[in-house]
Amino acid sequence: MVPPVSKPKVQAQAFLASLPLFKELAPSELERIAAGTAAINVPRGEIIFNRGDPCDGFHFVVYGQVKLAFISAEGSEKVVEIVAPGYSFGEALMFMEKPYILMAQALADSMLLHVSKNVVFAEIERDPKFSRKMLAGLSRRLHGLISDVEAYSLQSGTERVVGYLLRQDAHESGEFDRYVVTLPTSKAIVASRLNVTPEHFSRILHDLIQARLIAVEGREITILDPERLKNYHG
Amino acid sequence: MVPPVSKPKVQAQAFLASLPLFKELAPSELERIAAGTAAINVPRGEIIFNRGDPCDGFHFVVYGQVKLAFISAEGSEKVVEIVAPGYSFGEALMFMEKPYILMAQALADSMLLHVSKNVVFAEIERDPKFSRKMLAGLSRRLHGLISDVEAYSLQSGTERVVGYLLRQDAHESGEFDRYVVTLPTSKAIVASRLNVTPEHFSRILHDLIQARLIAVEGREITILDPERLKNYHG
DNA sequence: GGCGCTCCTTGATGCGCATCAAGGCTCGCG
DNA sequence: CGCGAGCCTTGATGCGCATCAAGGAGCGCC
Repeated sequence: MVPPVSKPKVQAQAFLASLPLFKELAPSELERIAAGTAAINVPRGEIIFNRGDPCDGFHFVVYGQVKLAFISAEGSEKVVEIVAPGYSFGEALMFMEKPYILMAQALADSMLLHVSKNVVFAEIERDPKFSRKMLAGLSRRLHGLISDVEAYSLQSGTERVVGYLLRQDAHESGEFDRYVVTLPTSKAIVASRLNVTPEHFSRILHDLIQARLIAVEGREITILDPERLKNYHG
Repeated sequence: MVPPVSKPKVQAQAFLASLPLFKELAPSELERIAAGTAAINVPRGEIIFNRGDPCDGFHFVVYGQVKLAFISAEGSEKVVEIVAPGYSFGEALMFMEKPYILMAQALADSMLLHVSKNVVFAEIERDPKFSRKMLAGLSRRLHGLISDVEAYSLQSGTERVVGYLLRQDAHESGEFDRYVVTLPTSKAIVASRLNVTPEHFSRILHDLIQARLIAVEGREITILDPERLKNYHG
């Protein structure tokens, strides 16, 4: 749970400087931030924190991949988010006096930066622009979560899968006419993220293939007919 | 959508001063905030904003009650939150350049305060403590939403209802031994908030009554056996 | 008082999706 | 090459919950 190692300070600082959140900071401030951050190397499968662990900062993914999930009383697990390089997680809890309610686990060998609470709070004290960015970040997160709630409560499994595919498609290439989506991780985990069982996910893809809307090859999904796909409802 | 009237400025300012968010502000600052806020009177049933409307501030409920919901393509509706007096809504969107994704509707004749974006941003510029409170507020919201996602994805309808009843119970009286919960609004709306149909909600309550765990009389629900209720799983 | 309104309940039916249980497929490793 | 471990698919079955369709039950209003 606590950083095992922290190697090249300089590299970390360079990475921080490249993040939208820390852009435009004076070198001296950046240095203070860097002083409060630690690089953490996490092997695939390792738990970064568990529900109930205390929180004293937030994490950035430099490379690798992290999943956020909660685990039910009966042991089943629900993936809330799959965090890609360049993204952060765990900010929200920093501002509350509460322990984590989710667990975070590395899906691949990863390098994270852990920025401690203190330096964040200090920076808020000092720079309103930084506050604005923090607020914008949390807002974005909130927005995404509301969309998830919407998707869970009034879309079918198929609609969620379709929505996900189209979203990924749009992100990957600024344009809408690149038709290959690569799943970020195993189908089972993507399925959980979309709140369906692996079995059901498999069947949904099967149906989409039958309908000649997509083609699947491993984690590569080719979208054959985006227009019809958008209007497909099962 | 835009405030019809704004009457007693003084009263509004007094109310603002009583809110955690604005507590500890200097009178001069409070005045600036007050200058950017408008009182809005909304009759029961009126829509405060719709999905797609632009957002230029956030709202406080002085008295009355507001529901936040989204509406599916087919017209069905899902209640995300029931906002009680003293609480606010719509902050998150202020910090993003996006229109509302939810609609807000008054469930009772209500009085709201609308605090405009500008004064909030100005205050962030000026007072880091204010930023901290804003951040804490958003974090709390985020936390709640994650709990909702958890409840939707790995609890049954019955478990959600039970959880809701126990939560209300705890809130209403600082202690755990006051056993009457009053639903804040109609059963149908509470049901939607809990992501079940009114019919299903009714049946769940019926079962809980059968099991001698609760008694229901209109919107008054008496919890007969909190301990057993907590461990009831359908 | 009776009429219509809103809100809630109850019953019958069926769909969406989970669950359980076997297989395939692929890839690494002895 | 063969064997096992992950990962994914496919099939059979059934449960949770929505949906559709009628009633009550309280309540204001003519």
